[in-house]
Amino acid sequence: MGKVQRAIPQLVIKRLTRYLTHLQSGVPEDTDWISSHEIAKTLGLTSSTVRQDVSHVNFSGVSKKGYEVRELRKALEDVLGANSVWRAVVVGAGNLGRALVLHEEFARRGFQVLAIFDSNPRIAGRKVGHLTVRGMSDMPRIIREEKVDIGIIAVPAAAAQSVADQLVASGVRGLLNLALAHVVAPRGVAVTDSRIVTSLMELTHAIKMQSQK
Amino acid sequence: MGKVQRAIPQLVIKRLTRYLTHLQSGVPEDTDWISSHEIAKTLGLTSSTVRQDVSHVNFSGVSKKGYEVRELRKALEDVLGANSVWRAVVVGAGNLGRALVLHEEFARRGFQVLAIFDSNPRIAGRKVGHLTVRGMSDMPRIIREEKVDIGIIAVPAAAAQSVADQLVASGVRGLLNLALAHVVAPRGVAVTDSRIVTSLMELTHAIKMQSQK
DNA sequence: TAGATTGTTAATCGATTAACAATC
DNA sequence: TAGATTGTTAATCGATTAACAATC
Repeated sequence: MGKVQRAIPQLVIKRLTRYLTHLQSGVPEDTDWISSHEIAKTLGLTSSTVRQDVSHVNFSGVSKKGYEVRELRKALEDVLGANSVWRAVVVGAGNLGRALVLHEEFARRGFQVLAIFDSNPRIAGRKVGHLTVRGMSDMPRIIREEKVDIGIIAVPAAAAQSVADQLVASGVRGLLNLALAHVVAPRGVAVTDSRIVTSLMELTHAIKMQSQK
Repeated sequence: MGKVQRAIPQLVIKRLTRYLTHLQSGVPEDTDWISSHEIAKTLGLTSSTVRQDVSHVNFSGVSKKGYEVRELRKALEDVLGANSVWRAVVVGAGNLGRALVLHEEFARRGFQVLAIFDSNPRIAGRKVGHLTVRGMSDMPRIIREEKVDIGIIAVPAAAAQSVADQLVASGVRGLLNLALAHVVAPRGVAVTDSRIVTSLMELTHAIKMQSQK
């Protein structure tokens, strides 16, 4: 395991993920060096912001040359946990939940989906890819046995908190909440929200603004 | 259409969407009034922040009573465009794209998915719900004829910018980018990013932080 | 060496919080 | 009326940007 990290502001973390995906797939394979100015230009930031952000990472650039791409990528992967394999389960076998199980990008980025659960007994037993949908009562055992880190909540808003509580009680260390509801977890369990409908509402506001001009 | 809105900071917009979904499904049907303190408590904010945020909206509360739930909800729906119907298409008929077409939450929130496109000719022609996957060459005509507002990008990172360009050229007013790539659009076209893998990386960083203690 | 780029300090800008007068 | 809550101003806090010495 790497050295102890200081707390990094959430806004910086969000940008670091962008730097990482840019280095992973946005620059030519044979690019050895990249400057803060180049990163800033492509991502629409200032070079100052990029340098400040990178200073949070256990990594140093080189005067006159910039950052070594491979090294910066490794340092970012380390900070973000992108070089580890993470063990996840999905709760909710609706269209979204099933898509996540089948999503190739997850496996490619080190997120293994080990099980999918649904409270509806008529859905339990169905196949999703190579997984079989399990009932909720199997959750505590499977999470324990499979040493699951992350619970992904893909259920209707009304059920989200109850599912979160069950996941936490079963021992997950983090929750990804895709439901349109605020979810609370005890200290020690991280929660991140990710909701496509919310993003769409941000977008429609922006569209309304544009068309006023 | 409502009156002209001042620009509202992006962070405020994000919280306004949370207030709205809370009012829509997080409070009992028969709740008539709600205070800034109550909203703040459930969403983990300060009441000051809530009042500041609400002041951006064309709406006033009442001393001693708080905000009238129905009225505040209407005002928020107006600002966020959640009371209009938005016409969208999905590009990319992989697992994620197909799930979005089938996702009930979209229709319920006023987002109509009118078509789905894929560049792979072996996929074009397949059925996804009641839609048939179209080839990319049909896109300009369909977007024009169907008066599509929003293009949803659900393709691999390498194709994202090219898809964005085609959507913009066809006349959409906003892009929701689900691809792991930075996408640029001309002024006048709004872009919002929403990436589950990015959220997962934020989460894994948080988990790593927690376990250091 | 000269020029370019980092890392960091200080300045600016914006967002959040505290405080309180206005008000029903 | 008394008490509670808004709306708003001012203070604080944090994030971004500018500037520049250090450096290879």
